Amino acid sequence: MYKNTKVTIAVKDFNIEQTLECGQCFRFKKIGHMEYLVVAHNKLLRIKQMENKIQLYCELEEYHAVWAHYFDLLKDYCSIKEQLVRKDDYLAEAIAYKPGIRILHQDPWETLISFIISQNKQIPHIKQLIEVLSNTYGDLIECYQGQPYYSFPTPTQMEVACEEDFRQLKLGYRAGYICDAIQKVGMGEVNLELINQMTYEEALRCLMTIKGVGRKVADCILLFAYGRFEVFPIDVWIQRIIQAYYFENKASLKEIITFCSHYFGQYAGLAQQYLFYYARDKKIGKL
DNA sequence: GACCAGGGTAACT
DNA sequence: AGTTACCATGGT
Repeated sequence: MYKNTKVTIAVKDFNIEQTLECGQCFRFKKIGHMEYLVVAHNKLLRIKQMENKIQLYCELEEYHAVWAHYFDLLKDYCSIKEQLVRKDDYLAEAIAYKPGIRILHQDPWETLISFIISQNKQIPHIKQLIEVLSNTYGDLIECYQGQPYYSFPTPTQMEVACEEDFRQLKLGYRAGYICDAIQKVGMGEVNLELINQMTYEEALRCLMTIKGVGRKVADCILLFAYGRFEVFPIDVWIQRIIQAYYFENKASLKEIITFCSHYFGQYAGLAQQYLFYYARDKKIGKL
């Protein structure tokens, strides 16, 4: 029996569909028009949006303790967007296309494993693999309409598994990477609590000691879990759109990194999400 | 069947 | 220091 308590919150510059479907998170399920189930921070949330208000099926206390921060609803995105729109017409168009994106505050450990899994995979498949991983090693949170939902497993919960176990879940060569992450985080060799106090370069160096974590995955963790808005993850889509828009299709990855870190400024990460969503939907640069 | 997917690593020039 | 094959797996 799912809880009946409902909380209604007024929102602006927020769209639940755009925020969940823009590629930053994987544990959500569409159950209706502008209505979703979300699993995060060991909780299952049913959320529905009607224009400028959202309904959350939880206690008000839980909204303030978990979801307001998770959806980044305490921040003023209006003024941030105004600054970004002024950069150039491309960015302005991307923002106008999906103006309701917000950068989530996801759990660092879950984000680390999720983006290790994400490499060379499409989003539906990433979602499926994370689902199986959670169903196998996580805790049962609750059932919704007969369907069980599981929390994302902790390092301790995943420690019982060996590389072969992960391979059997179809994680392929990522199995070894996940084992290394469990080892390093479990042993405290990489302390995810301390990342917040580090400079960007320090955090990058620390995260990249884990096998299977390169620049792009580390950047995603810093942006999607730690809210580092200045970080600009560069994947194949962003690379294509930056090449097409700002370099006439001729620039090396290094040139692009240098350009982005200077050009987009303190809200680069949010700009990246607008551009990513736009490029992916419009298939910019795709053959 | 070839080719690609929100990449990273190791082994090459 | 900058490129390139290879990595498991599923989808088109």
